[in-house]
Amino acid sequence: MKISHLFTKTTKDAPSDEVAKNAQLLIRAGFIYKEMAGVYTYLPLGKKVLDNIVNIIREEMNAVGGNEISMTALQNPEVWQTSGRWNDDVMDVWFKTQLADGKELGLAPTHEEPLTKLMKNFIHSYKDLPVYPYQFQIKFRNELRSKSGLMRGREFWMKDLYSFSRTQEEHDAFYEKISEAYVRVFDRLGLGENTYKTFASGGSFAKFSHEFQTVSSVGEDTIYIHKEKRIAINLEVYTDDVLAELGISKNELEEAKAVEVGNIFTLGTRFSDPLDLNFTNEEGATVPVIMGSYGIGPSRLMGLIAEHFADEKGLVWPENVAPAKVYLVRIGNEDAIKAADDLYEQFTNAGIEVLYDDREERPGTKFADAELLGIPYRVTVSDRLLADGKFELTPRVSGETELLTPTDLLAKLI
RNA sequence: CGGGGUGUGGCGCAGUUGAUAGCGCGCUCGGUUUGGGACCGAGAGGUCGAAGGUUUGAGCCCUUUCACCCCGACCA
Repeated sequence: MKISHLFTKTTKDAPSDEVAKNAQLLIRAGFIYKEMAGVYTYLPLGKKVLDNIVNIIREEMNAVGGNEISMTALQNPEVWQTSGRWNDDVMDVWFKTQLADGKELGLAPTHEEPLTKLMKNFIHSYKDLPVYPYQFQIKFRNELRSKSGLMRGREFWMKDLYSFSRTQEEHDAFYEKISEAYVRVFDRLGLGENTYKTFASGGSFAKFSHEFQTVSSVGEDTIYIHKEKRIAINLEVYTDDVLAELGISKNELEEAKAVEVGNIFTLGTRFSDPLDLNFTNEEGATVPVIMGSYGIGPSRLMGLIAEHFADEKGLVWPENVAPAKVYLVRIGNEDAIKAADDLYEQFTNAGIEVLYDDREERPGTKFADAELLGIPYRVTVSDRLLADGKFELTPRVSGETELLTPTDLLAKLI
């Protein structure tokens, strides 16, 4: 994309109504726009980052047999009343609204109920199982207090996958499989090092659920990390009994603040029982489907990545999620314009995403924007360099500039 | 929802004992610049969050209200 086609602009000043670093940087760099507290619009570059995160998750979900769908945000209360979760005392984050005739509707905070009901149309026999529908959806949660920019919004993107299995054994095997998929997701997002599979409270059908917690100073959760085993224990289940059960002693653990970036949860028959999602097994008996739910928050991840990978100059996107791989800075007139245009075309033809700064701005402005936007590689084309037949390559992470011939440059980036 | 704080051009801010608003960034025009957010000159842009009140007079005082931020409680 050419910067001249990009309608967003960068600013030097951070908005005064944001304190969270992720929100300040993302707004300054023009990735997001704040509509109201906890509600953000994704602008072109932000949309690109979000899509990149979503695509990584999508690939990994498909790899474990996921079927992508897209459910409705508007919810009929009936199915929620059946499960008991329409009641505000049970689920206190509902946004409720109504039809013109006064009938109540809800905006989905999660999708267990409607999906369970939907699956009744397709699950009848053991031959129909197991299945793993999932979606990327905006969830609505009426949080008492939204905070920390994209980290806790009232409207946020979520990947929610649900497993429908025949037996507990089948469920457990998938639970393990998707747990491994989550590890791959966080690795690919650049968060693997700092992300721990964490024991958390499990509800009525399992002793534990598991959260994926990324260590961060802005975290809201407290976890106890076992570095060698690459696991952690959430404060909420940090008891002597649990430690004994896991065979871990307190002195092996380190306390840390962390952000919950994903969770996996055994639901058992919590929803299949009340909603009558049953199937006929090989013996001809009617039995309830065993379910699980598996969430990842792409928008929260975007906020966390922005927060985590940043320096005094701005954002520093990992290559896999960056809105472009290369920020092409053009300095100079005819020769530079021609050379930069050519380079832009070569990158584009090779499938490399480039933000081409074709504006009539001074070099300092372009460099500052390249850094604020956090594009992994800056390539500079200038009259001065062209005289020597060289281009300049500056990785965002190191900031160290290297002079390369066109051939070497392309070989390095393509 | 409890506590604290903040609302003034698009953004960041100043505004004294009450006298009808100013600075920086950005924007427009002209000129000079051109490898680290340039400089000079000339401009445009504000019913001071909203409503009510006190006063000869309110950005400033009082009341109500809305929004936003932070801490806490609660939560992907």
